[in-house]
Amino acid sequence: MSTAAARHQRLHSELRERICLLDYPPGTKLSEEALAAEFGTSRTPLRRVLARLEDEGLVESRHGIGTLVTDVDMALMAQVYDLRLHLAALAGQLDPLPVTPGVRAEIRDFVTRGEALLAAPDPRAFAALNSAYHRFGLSLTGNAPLRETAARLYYLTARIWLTSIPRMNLTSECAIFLGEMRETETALAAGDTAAAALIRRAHISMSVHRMTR
Amino acid sequence: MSTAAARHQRLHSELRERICLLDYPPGTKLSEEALAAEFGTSRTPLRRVLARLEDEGLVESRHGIGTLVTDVDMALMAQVYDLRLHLAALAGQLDPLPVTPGVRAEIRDFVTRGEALLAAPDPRAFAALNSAYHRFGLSLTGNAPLRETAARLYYLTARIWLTSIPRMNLTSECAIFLGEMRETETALAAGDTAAAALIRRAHISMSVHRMTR
DNA sequence: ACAGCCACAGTTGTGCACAACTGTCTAGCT
DNA sequence: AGCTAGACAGTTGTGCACAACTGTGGCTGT
Repeated sequence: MSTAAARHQRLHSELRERICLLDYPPGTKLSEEALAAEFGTSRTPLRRVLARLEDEGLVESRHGIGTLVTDVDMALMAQVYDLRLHLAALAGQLDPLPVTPGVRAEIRDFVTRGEALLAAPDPRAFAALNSAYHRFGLSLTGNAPLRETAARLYYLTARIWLTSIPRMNLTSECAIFLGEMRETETALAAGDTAAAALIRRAHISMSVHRMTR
Repeated sequence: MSTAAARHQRLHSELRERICLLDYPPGTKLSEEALAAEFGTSRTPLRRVLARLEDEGLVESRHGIGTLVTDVDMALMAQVYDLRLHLAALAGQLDPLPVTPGVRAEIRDFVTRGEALLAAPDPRAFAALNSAYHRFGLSLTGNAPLRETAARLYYLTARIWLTSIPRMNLTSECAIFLGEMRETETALAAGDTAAAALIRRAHISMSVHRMTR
């Protein structure tokens, strides 16, 4: 049963990932016709996906020109980061979910994947793991609007890291990331989701500090 | 010069207002064809507006059924209010804008309109003034993502007050509202936007408390 | 040589016809 | 009478053709 809504979600996630992983760098012209052909539909359903991406600030459609991937406005992104910091901390205060054995298994798995990443550093793999880890952090709160809002803002800033990493030390970043996950594992082992959220907030803050230096 | 984007904004605002003022109560079936005829377009541009409203959680389109105004889920709304409380306080911390003479004139005007409302209490006029006052409160921060996020969440909960007012004391609510605006005027006269934001947060909290009693 | 204009290719936006889907009502059978 | 199947009206979803718009490149007149 492949409903229209399901396909919409699929295409939206796919295009969003391509944009955030810089498969479509800022300024790329997305052809409605080409994408429609690739996904085996007509322009109509695809246009709805692009409209949503435009509402989310990831693309911009101009009549007669094309649909362009937005460029990363650092002044705006600084504001988004400011907001994300507070939302990250809120994830531990608003409706914190109990730490189940399943959650503990998840964070253990993340630590394992982080160790693998540190053994073989790779920007794209880092970005992918970071994205998954972000979703995991959000899963610790039962507040649905907070989850959606934080996710929306995350995808706005997701591209910055990949553009900054050439000027940074990749191995060092992987080690720091692994350290954050280990700290979080400790916090969650004690059932302290609020502490886990504060760890996340601290690391987002420090990450911004390293990127903008 | 009436571009497509401008019309999209116009129709979006118009329909959102009709939903939030309960001109379209929850469960109302919005006919794409009828609305398209009313606004003098075809279904195509109108469908994009409805799609955006659906992404914002105000309507829900079902194939073969219709596009229905969502009902107000109190469990979800409680979560939205939790989040809104913190965002209201953040408006005074993140990029607080200087209190210009223009701002002082605005809040003075709001107090005047509040006095007029108290003299002739009316639910719809209250809701309209509250909406305008909410936008004013957001204008005190320079953080654009915070403004957009708070606005989005506001419109999600805007309908609750109108549905609760029959069980409340309208005149009392008007008096409390006027009191909040006067307090805010004092805070802004002192140039203290952070205090203004905290006043707003406190009143949102107390308002929720009165509604859910 | 240069400036201005026009035709054109390429893109998004719009309108319309039809497909897909859902709930209801009715006719017919048991 | 009750039940089932099928036609039907009404709605959203899709595909396609065309309108509207933009930038470019060449052509022409001076």
